[in-house]
Formats: sequence, structure tokens, C-alpha cells
Amino acid sequence: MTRAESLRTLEHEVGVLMRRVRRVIGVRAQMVHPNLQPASYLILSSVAESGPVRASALVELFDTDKGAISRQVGHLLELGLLDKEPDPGDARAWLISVTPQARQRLADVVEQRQRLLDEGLVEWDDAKLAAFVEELGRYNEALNAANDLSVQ
Amino acid sequence: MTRAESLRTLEHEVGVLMRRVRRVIGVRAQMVHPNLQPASYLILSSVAESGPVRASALVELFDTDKGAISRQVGHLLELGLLDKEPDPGDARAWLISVTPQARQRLADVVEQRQRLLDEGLVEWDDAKLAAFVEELGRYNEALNAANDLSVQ
DNA sequence: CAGAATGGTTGTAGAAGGCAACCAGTCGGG
DNA sequence: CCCGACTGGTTGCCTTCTACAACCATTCTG
Repeated sequence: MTRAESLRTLEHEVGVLMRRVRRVIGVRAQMVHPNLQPASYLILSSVAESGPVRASALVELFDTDKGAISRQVGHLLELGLLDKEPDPGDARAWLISVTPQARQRLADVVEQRQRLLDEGLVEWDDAKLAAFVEELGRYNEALNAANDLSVQ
Repeated sequence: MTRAESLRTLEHEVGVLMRRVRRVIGVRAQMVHPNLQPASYLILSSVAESGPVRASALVELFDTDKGAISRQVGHLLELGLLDKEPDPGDARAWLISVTPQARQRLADVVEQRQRLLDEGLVEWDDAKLAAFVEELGRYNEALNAANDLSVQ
């Protein structure tokens, strides 16, 4: 494959990836809570890992609109999967954390789903998997840089 | 990084990738035609490569709903970027192809955008890039297999 | 202390996909 | 030959999701 062909195939793979991930996440979200929306699942999963965070940190992490984060957090609060307490250091901000119940449900689902994915990737040893993840991050950065350049 | 950590980071990177790609594609679509919708750009790009195709082939390729494809193709026809002619072999179907005008605009944009992305990936030589693309495809398959298993 | 910047919320609009109903054409078995 | 099942596409409806902008409260800075 030439470099140009690789870049084109890359685009196509990314397109398929996006549609597929959307569905996978949707299924997973429902396993955590029947009314949990797909996009909110990603937020929940992130908060479960990063401990109490401010909404603005999520905006930065997910590189998305703060309105969207606000709504998704609101959705998760309603479902009783997240808790919100005033940030002692800044009266404008809130600290968001997962409820014990959410932590448990999430752990079950993540474990099960990752086992399935892991099975599909058995031929990749740990080092190779770690390398792939790192490369994906590198690609993400390149994507961002290219966009900034063209948008200014 | 442990394997479990890699899998979790993988999820996060994929999430960021999706949001970022959506924006990049949006910008690119506008460069081809000011009214071109992001999702339709991917269709257009695919038809440009695969020559005349039937809508059902696109449904399969993009692994998405036929209603969505129908609308997007309709959108591209309105913009004068696609052409539609009856499939001689089946009166129900149409053959879809890009107009010369679309081909030209697309070529310009793809070239420019890929150059930018390429710059972000200079440290990857051709072989490494090709390997990454191949791994991404492998990941895609694992994702699909895992989903099929759990959904049945 | 006034003005700028930050953290969040809310309203609005557009993009996008899933689902289902539907029409027109095709194909296989009786 | 023809009836029913199937396929290719179109359309309507609904939900999810994001971007943009206006807004309020608080904090920071000169």
C-alpha cells in the first residue's frame, strides 16, 4: 500500500469504527442502566476512573461543548448514577463523583465487555496492545494539529 | 501499563477520536461544498473511489441504515455532487456516481487535508502507517465480534 | 473596585441514525 | 403463469447528540 492509499483506508476504517462504536456503547450503556444514554456512558466511565472532577475538566478531557457536558451530567444525576457537591475551593464549581451503586454496575459491565473485546484481540500481547493504544493517541494528536492548522 | 489499563485507555482514545473526527470531517465537507453535510461527505468520498455503486452496497459498506443512506444520497444529488442512473440489470436499483465537478473539488480537498495529516505523522514511515491502519481494522473486527456475541 | 475571565445552565437549531410503513420490482415454487 | 416472499429504495417519525449563544454567579486582576 502506498502512503496515500494508507491514508485513504485510514479514513474509511475510522468511519466504520465510529458507527460501530456508537452501537457498542449504546448496548453497554443499557447494561448499566436501561435509560442511560450512550454519550453519558462515556462520561460516567471517565468519572468512575478519575474520582471527583469538575465539569470543566470533563469539557477539556472530552474536547466537547460545555453545554453538552452539563446536560449529560444532569442526565446521570437524575438516574442516580452521579453525585454532585459544591467544590470547597470555588463556589461556582461542583465536584462530580459516581455513586456506589453506579460503581458496582459499571465494574460488572466493563469487566464483561472488556473480556469480550480481549478475546477478539488475543493475538495481541500486552506490549502490542499498549503500543496500539499509544499510536492511536498519536493519531489523535495529528488529527487535532491538522485541524487547527486549517481552521486557524 | 497493564492490559486492563490499556483497554480502558483505548476506550477513552476512541471517544476523543470520534468527537474530533466529526469536527474534522465537518470542516472538510464545507471545503468541498458550503452546504455539504459531514456524513454525506463520507458517502461522496467513498463513491468517488468505488465508481458507480448501488445504494444497497453503501448500506453494507457503511454498516448503517438504508434510510440514512437514501437521505444522504438525496442530499448529494441536490447539491449536484452525485449522479443517479437506472441500474440496467435491475429496475428497482440505481447506479450512483460522482459528477466531474465533485471529483475535482474532492481531489483538491483530499490532497490538502491529507497533506496536513501527513505532516502530523511524519515520524511514521510508510510501513508503520500501513501497519497502524491494518491494526485499526483488526480492532474494528474485534469490536464487531464482541458486539455480536453479547447481542446475539 | 470595575472589568475581564471562568464555571455552569439553558434555549434553540441542525445533523444524524434507528425503526417502521410503504411502493415497485424480482424471483422461486406450485 | 401467478401468487407470495424477498429485495431496493423512499419517506415519516422519533430520539440522541452537538454546536452556538445568551445568560447568571463567582473569581481573578490591574
